[in-house]
Amino acid sequence: MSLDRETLKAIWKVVSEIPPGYVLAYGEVATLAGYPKGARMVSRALGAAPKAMRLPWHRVINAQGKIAFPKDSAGWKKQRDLLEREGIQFLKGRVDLQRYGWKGVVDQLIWGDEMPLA
DNA sequence: GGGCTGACCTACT
DNA sequence: CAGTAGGCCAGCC
Repeated sequence: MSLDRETLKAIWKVVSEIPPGYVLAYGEVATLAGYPKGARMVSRALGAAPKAMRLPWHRVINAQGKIAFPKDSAGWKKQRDLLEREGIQFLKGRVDLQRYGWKGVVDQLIWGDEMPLA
């Protein structure tokens, strides 16, 4: 499989569907786009996204709830700023996926558990 | 083709 | 919770 136009489109679509204030892990984006093992392709797809489409790339983080960039890089600070601007709080340098994870929210809605978010 | 790299992930120590 | 190891897959020598 390669990053052809269709693949990129599928990944970009998933990312663009993430509502403000929520995040999704690379692996989950890959799965929803139809590539369960394609987590690494997602990172490439994000980097290949045209700046003009204003893709919410900052809502994509790794499965550990952490930003994928080195914490001392410019990209790291920028992503964190964008996320906090949407109301996402960082605890110990990490995002609480149970609370801000988009898929997690869907699951909670389905299973109807006690969910902390409004 | 062969080998290395990476905005990754899971499992184990 | 931090580090390590193995697995994955596409891109670039």
